[in-house]
Parts: sequence; C-alpha cells; structure tokens
Amino acid sequence: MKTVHERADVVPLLAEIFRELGYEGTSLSRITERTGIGKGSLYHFFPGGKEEMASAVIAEIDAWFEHAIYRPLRNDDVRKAIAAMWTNVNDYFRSGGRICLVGAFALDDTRERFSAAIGNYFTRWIDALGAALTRAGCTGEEAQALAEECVSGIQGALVLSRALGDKTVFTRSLETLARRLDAAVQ
Amino acid sequence: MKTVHERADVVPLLAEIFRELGYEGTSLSRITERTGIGKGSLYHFFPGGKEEMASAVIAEIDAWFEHAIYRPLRNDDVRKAIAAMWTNVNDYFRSGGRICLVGAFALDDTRERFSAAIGNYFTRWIDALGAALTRAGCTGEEAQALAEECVSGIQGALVLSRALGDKTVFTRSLETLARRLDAAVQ
DNA sequence: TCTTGACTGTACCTATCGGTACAAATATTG
DNA sequence: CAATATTTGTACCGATAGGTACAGTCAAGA
Repeated sequence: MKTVHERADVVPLLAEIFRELGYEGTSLSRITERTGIGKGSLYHFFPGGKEEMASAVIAEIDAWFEHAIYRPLRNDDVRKAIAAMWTNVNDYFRSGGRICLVGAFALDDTRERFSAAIGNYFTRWIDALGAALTRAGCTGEEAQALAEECVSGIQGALVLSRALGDKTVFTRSLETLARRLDAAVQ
Repeated sequence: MKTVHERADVVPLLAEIFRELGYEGTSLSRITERTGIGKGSLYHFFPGGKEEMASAVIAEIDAWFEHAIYRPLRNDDVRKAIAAMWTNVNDYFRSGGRICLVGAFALDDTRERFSAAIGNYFTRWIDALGAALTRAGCTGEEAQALAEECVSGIQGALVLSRALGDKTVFTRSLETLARRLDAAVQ
C-alpha cells in the first residue's frame, strides 16, 4: 500500500517536528519515523533538503501570522484586532504547550540560515501592533515601546512556561500584557 | 607538543559552544575544532560524554547565578541586590549578545534530558526575587507576579534582540523592567 | 485505454556522529 | 631519579547523518 501526499499537507507535519526537536535535532529518519513519509517524497517536495523544509515551515508560519494577526492589526478596529491577537496567540501556542519556532531558531546558529525571515517575522509583528496603538492615540514612541514589550513578553512567557512545565505561567503572562495594552488604548 | 588542561578550564569553553550551536548542533568534532581539546581529554574529564558536558555547563551557570544573583536577593539589602541583579544580568548576557543556555535548552526536547536542572534554575531565580520584593513591602502575590514577569521578560528580550540582531532591544527591555521593579519597592 | 507527469520506496553513497581502547606523553610524588 | 597518576593523540567502531539515483506506482487527462 502507498499513501499519496501533497506538499501543502506535509508542511504542518514538519512544523511540529522542527518545533519539538529543533533544526539540528530533526533528522530525515525521524521525519520518516513520525510521518511515514519517505525520503523519496521529501526530496520530491523539497529538493533543497532539510533547509528547504524548514524554510517552507517558516513561510507558512509567517503567512498564518500575517493573515490572522498582522493584517487585522493594521486594518481593523484597534480594540477588536488586539483582542483577537490575544485569543489567537493563546490558541496558536496552545496556552504555552507549543513553542514559537521562529523564536527558537533565533537562539542558536540556526539563525544564520534564516536570519532574514526571522527578523522579518518579528519586525512586522512589532510594526503592525505599533501602528494599531498609534491609531488608538498613543505617541509613536509609546506605541513602539509597548509593541516591543508585548512581542518580547510572549517569547519570554513561552520559554518560562516550558522551562517550568507550567502552562499557567503563559496564560498569566498574556493576561498581564493584555491589561497593559488595554490601559494604553484606555 | 601537548597542551594540558584541567576540567574546570574546559567547562566555560564548552558553555560558549553549546550556547552558539545548541545541544544537538554541538558535536565532539566541533568542540575539538574550536578548543583544540581532543576526544581523549574530553572523555577523560566527562566520562558520560556529551550529556555530562552539558550537565557540567548547566551546573556552572547555576552556581554563578546562585552566587551573583540569587543569594544577594535573598540576603542583602533589597534595593542594592536588585540594582546588582540588573547590572550583572546585563553584563552576563553581554547586553543581549549572549543567550541564556538554560532557556534555549527549555525550548526543544533537550529539555527532557535536563528538566530538573532547568526548572530549578528558573524557580530559584523567581523565588529569590519574589522574596526580596516581599521584604521590600510587596504582598506575596504581587511579589510573585513581578518576579515572574522580570525573569520571563529577560528571556523574551534575549530572544527578540537576537532575532532582530539588535542589542538595544535587550538593554531597553532591561530598563523597562528595572523601572517597574523600582516603582514596586518605591 | 494509453500516456503523461506527479509521487513513492529502496538501495546506495560518503561523511560524520557519539563513543571506546590504549599506548605515549606529561606531571606529580616519594 | 624512579615510580606513580593524570592527561592526551590516534586509531578505531557501529550507527546514523544528509543526500542521490532510479525504477516502480499511481491518478488524471487525452
């Protein structure tokens, strides 16, 4: 028997593996082991090998954030977009049970391979949130500082809640950050 | 010619390599390449291999934080200990140019190997800072929440500043956190 | 139905992985 | 100096790494 896949279905599976094992920790045999997809298929979908697989994963993550978080922050009603951001972030990271792959890649020298994509992801997040806060009446400086603090805070909460094995650390941090934003937009 | 080392001198070298390459990304040949120390010596000092090397690194990091940060927070004058914490943290992480190895290990499944040590490092940091804040007049809840926020914030600042390749993100975050603590102890 | 092109499994390649064995070189002690 | 204990370089080991080659399988269109 032979299962037929397509590239779009494979990327999310790869994402979870990279998330769990890191870039260096993810081997082709582990991918096959966990997904049942052999080397033949993997190199058919991703001729560039492991690096192209990780690139595809990052691109998909980026697209998801662009659609679910950045665009609403730039275009929609500020308060609604910010509220949506918090629930989407909480869901996406499974209340701290799932890490941010982009943040994880930034920590070791995997960063060198994907530095442009990594920088972009965070820059656009901060800028979109900053723009929303500016629209809500914050000064440029204030907005930028608050946005940076939120994005940074989310990353820290992911690290800490995973280190302590305690999801409540994550949800609690999110609530604190949300309150701080609410105060700024009144 | 033959250079003779001793275990205590090797650990800091290993620390920098693990920091840069991650646990899985660090191979024995890379260690030899960067330090000149051969397998013979490495396995003489660390019979348990790579896992024992990483354990030794974590233990040394832990000891440094215990001495330079946790103990002063528990015993010394609160305001002085907190001020010392910020300057020590800023120096230790080279203003964001150096990551937190313990935090990085927490993100992927390297965590499973060292979960006790990882959890301990963060728990003791939060508890020591919380105890200091309590002594300065905060309620237990307030102190715990603030301490958690600071430790989490430092981790987030490391991730973000490395992702953006911008050390000012780190120093700015530290200043914001420091102001927040100052306000709490008046 | 026959052909085409996307998809897959298997076999294979070289390089490197973590780890072991051990004799030679070096310090240290008596 | 002689004897002992540390430390080190080198040669190995089996397993696995990422990657290639390619024939076989399949669904869909002509």
